[in-house]
Amino acid sequence: MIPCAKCKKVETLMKAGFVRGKQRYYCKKCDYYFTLPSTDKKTERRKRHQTTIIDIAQELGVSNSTVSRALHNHPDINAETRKAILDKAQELDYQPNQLAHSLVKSRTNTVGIIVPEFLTQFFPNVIVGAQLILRQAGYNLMIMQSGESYETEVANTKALLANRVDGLLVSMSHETNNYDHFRTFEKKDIPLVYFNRVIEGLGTHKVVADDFQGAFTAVEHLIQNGYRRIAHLGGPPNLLISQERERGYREALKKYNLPALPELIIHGDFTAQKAAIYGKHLLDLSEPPDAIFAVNDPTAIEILTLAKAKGVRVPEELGVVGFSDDPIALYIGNGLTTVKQPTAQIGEAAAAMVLGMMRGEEEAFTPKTTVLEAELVVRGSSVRK
Amino acid sequence: MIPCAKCKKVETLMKAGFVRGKQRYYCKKCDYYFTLPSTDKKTERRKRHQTTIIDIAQELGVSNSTVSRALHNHPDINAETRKAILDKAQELDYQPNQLAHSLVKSRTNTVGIIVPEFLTQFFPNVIVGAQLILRQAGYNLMIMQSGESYETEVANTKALLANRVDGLLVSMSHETNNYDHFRTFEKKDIPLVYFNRVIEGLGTHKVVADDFQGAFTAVEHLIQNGYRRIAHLGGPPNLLISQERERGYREALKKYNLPALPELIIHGDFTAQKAAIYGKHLLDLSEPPDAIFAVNDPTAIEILTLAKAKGVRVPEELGVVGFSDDPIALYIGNGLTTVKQPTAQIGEAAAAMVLGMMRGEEEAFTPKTTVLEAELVVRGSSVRK
DNA sequence: AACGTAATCGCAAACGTTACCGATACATAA
DNA sequence: TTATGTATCGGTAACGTTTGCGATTACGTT
Repeated sequence: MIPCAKCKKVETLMKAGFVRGKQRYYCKKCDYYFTLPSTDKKTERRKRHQTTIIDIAQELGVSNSTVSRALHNHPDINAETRKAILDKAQELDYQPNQLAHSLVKSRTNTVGIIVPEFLTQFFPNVIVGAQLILRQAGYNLMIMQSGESYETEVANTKALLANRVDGLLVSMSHETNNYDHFRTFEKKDIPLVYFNRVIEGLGTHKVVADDFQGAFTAVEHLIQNGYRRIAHLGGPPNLLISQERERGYREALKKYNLPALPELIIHGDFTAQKAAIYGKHLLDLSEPPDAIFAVNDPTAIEILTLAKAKGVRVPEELGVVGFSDDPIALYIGNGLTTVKQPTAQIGEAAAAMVLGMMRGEEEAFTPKTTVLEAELVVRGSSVRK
Repeated sequence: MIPCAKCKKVETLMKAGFVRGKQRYYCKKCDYYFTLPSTDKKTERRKRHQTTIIDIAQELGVSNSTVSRALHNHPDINAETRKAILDKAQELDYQPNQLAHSLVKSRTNTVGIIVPEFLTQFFPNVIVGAQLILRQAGYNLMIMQSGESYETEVANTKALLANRVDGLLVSMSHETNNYDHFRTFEKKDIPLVYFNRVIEGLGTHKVVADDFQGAFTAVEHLIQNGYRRIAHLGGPPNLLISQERERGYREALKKYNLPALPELIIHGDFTAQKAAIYGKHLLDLSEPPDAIFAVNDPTAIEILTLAKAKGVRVPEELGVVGFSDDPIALYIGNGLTTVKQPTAQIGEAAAAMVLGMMRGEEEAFTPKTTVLEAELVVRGSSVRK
C-alpha cells in the first residue's frame, strides 16, 4: 500500500529495516532507500513567547520591514501606519529582542567590566562612575567579578567574549601572571581599557590614580610628622599599582636620606588575611617600625586592629597611613590617614576611553594612559599631638 | 542596448527617470517599470569578525552541523572528526556566539539582578552569594543598579527584558510605588524573586531576613539594658522591610509595657542624608530619647556621628542599635550593636529559587517566602558599663 | 548475495531583526 | 497627456547556531 517515493509503484517496494525507530523502505526498481516523511503537524506558533515584530506585522497586515522602520522612525514610512504600529506595539507590550538585533548588527551595545571583588567600596564606586557614562551613551554594562582568582578571570573573559561585548574594562586579579586571555581582545580588535590594577608592557589604554605621587605624599607626610623607621606593607609585586606605590615610598625616603630597609618592606596581596600575618610580623620585630605605610586601607585597618590588640598606641608609637579612603577610614579610632583616589572618576575616565575606541575615534592606535590625581586625607592615625 | 527585463526587447525600451539615484527604465510593450539590478560584487566575507562555526567547517571541509555536534559532543560524530574540529577550534580561537545560541534556543542562561545601590556592603554581598549559586548552575548574572530611582529601575527591567533574561532577582528602590514593570515578568512567565526589599501583595517568591525577629531582639536588648525612651528611625513605609522592623520595635515595647510614642517614630529612606536630618531632630527634642533603634547601619552611624558632635555620650546617655552589620559597625567608636543579616545566604537562597523556577520544578505556582534568621551582634553602642 | 542496522554527516528550516532593493501608486512637471 | 519624482511598502538575504531528518557508507547477518 505504500508507494515508492520515486516511481510511485507499490509492488516493487519492501521494508528495509529501521532507522532511528522509523520504518525504512526500499524500492527494488529504483534501488532507492527512504523513510516516510513524518506527518508534519504544521506546528502552530509556539505557545508562549515574547511578542515579536512579526506578531505586530501580522496583526496589522503589514510586513515586518515596515514595522521595523516604524520602530526606528525611518523616513520611509507613513505617519499613520507608524502610529498604528506604535500603538499596537504598546498594546502587545512589545520588547525588542536585543539578541536578534545584536546578531544582525554584530554590535551588542554592551561593555563588560571585570573587577577583582566588590566587597570594598573601591570597585563599586568605579562601576557606578563607568555605568553613568556608558548608560548615557546607550551602552549597557556587564559586570563580572573574578574574586581575585585567575581561573574565574579567564572564565569571565570567555563569557564576555561569548556575549560579544563591544568593549571591556579590566582591573586584574592579583593572581594573574598570564595575560593571554586579554590579548585575545586585542587580537579581535575589541577595545580594552585597564584601570587601577594594570601591568606594564601591555600596549593598551590605562586609567590609574597617581599611585606614585600618592604614596610619595603619604610617606613624606609621615616623615614630616617625625616618623623615621617607616615600613611598607605592599601589594603583589607584579602589579604596577604595587610597584608605583613602593616607588613613591622609596623616593620619599630617599628625599629625606632615610634608608629603605629590606626587612621593613613586605609584599602582601591586598587581603586583610595576609595583612594580619605580615602586620603581626612587623610589629613583633625586635626593632619594630614606628610607622607603616600600607598599600591599601584593608591592610591599614588590620594593622590598626593589631596595634590595638597589642597595646601599641596610634599615632604616638605607631603612625599608619593607608590607601583608597575606605569609608571605614573615617570611623576607625581617631580616623585613618589615607590616600583618597577619585574612584568614580576612574570609572568615568575608563568608560570614556572605551567609548572613544568603540566609536573608532582613534587614528593610529597609541596606548594612552590617564593618570588621575590622588589626594592625601590626614586623620588621626598619623599625627602626633 | 538595454533589453527589457521581461520581453527582452530593446526597441520598446525607454529611460524613465531616476529612483534612488539609479536609472529607471520603462518597456512600452510590457508596460513595465524596472531598474537594472546592481552588479552584485559578491562581497567576500567581511574582513574582521570573530571566528564562527562556519569558518571551522570551511577550513575542514565539513558542514557546520557537524562542527556544532562536535562542539557539544553529540553522539552522531566520529571521534577523529571531533578531534580535528576541536583542534581547529582551538587554533582559530573560536568562541561560541552566545547571541545566536540564545536566539535559537530562546534561552539566554542569564538571570538579571536589580539592586538599589552597591555602595553599602549589603547588596554586593548578596550578589556574591547569588553569583556563586548561579555560576555553578551555568548561568550568568546581569547586574543592574537602580540607584534608588524608580525611573532607572523601570529602564533596568526594560533592558533585562530586551536581553531576554531567563529569570530575575529584585530588591526594589525605595521610590517605587508602581509595580507594573515587574508584573510584566509574571505575565511573560519569567521567574521572578524578590529579596530584602519586598512589598506585600505581589504573588511571587520572596527571600527576606527575619526583620521582625531581628528588630524585636534588638529593641528587647535595649530595654534589658535599661533604656526606656527608645526611638525608631525607620525606613520608607511602603516597604515590607520597614514595616516588619517597625512591627518588631512595637511588639518589643508592648511586651515590656512601654508606650510607642508617635513623636519617637520617624520614617526615613535608608540614606545617611535623611538620617542626619531626622537624627538631629530626635536628639534636639526637648525630651530626647535615651536610645535609638535605626532601620539600618548607615542611619545608625549617622546618629553616632551626630551624638559625638553634640557631646552626647554613647552608650551612657544614648543607646544605638543598627541593622545589617556593615563593616563600619565593627570599627566605629566602641562598636555599633547591630542586627546581622545572612547576606550571602539571601543571595544564595534567592538564586536557588529562580533556578528552581527556571527548571520548571514548580507544580502549581504557590508563592513561597523564605525567611532567614537575623542575629543580634552586641557591641559597645548599647551596653552601659 | 541480499538484507538489516549502526555510524556519520549534510540540508535546511528555524530564532527575531535589519537593511538593501525592487516595486508600486500617486503627485508633479513638461 | 506623458515622462519623472516621491512616498511607502514588501521581499529577502543575511547574522551564527541548533536540530530533525534524510542520505550515504560500512559492516555484520542470514
